[in-house]
Amino acid sequence: MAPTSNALRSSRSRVPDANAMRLSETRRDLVDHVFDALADPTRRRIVERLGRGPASAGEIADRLPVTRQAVVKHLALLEAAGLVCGERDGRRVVFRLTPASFAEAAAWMHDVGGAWDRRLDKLARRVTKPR
Amino acid sequence: MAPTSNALRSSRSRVPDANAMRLSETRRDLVDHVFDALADPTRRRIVERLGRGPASAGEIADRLPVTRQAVVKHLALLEAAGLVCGERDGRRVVFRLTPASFAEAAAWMHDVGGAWDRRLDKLARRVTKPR
DNA sequence: CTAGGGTGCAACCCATGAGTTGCACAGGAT
DNA sequence: ATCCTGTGCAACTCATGGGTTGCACCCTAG
Repeated sequence: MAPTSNALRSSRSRVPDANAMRLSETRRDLVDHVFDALADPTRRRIVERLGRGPASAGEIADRLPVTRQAVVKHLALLEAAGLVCGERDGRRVVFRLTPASFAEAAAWMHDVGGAWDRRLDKLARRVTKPR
Repeated sequence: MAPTSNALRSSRSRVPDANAMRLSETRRDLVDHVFDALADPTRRRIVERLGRGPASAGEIADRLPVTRQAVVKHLALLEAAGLVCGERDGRRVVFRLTPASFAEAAAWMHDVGGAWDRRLDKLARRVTKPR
């Protein structure tokens, strides 16, 4: 992952836009985890599969062009991101979605899009006036 | 990739859950592009920055721990994904957000989460009332 | 005109992580 | 007891892409 230095916070005072973006550091980290988890196409396939109901790693792998081991690793990553959770049932481990983290990521996109929306008219004015 | 059983597609049999997920292939591709674009932390920082107002690649790079070239490449990718668009203004190129694609990605998450939500209902019922 | 900030392009480096194979272990079926 | 299915762990390969440097090209300012 990227350390992604948070030096941009140091850009001083009175940025009124900062209020529009209520992205705390912890929340950014959370969202980062979710997007890292959702970055991989295979993981999104897995999430879609789990969206249709719980399943084991083996079952998921059967419908995907990857081995079970790959699915296991993906599931571990998704679980670490809080997107899924696994539960042991006899000799099987059944995974299901945990949509709380989805909400966070969706909120992030909503925030960004929302900020864009609100500022659009103001910006249009400011852009046409070259400082 | 692995040759691991693409063949079980042929053993298809009325998966009723498929109706619950109305993800067309084209839409999946669109969402894939968006998530690929949003997968990188630096690109998310860029998007956040652009959410606070238009900026050039150089301006963005000034606030980020990467070179302008890196930002340029990220912007090209973001533009290809339909998340931002650049407009030439004299010798500058100003980029701004294009939140339409955000909506698609947000909808994807909502769908997955929603499907989970609906399924939970049925499952709870099914579990408590075993036929 | 020249000077210089801003941008575009190309080649290159390298760390990350997706995927694999192989084997060992657990636990239900017979 | 034995089998066999499903799972867990480890070492390994390899392509992708994030980031860099260097230089050429605009376009505005002076």
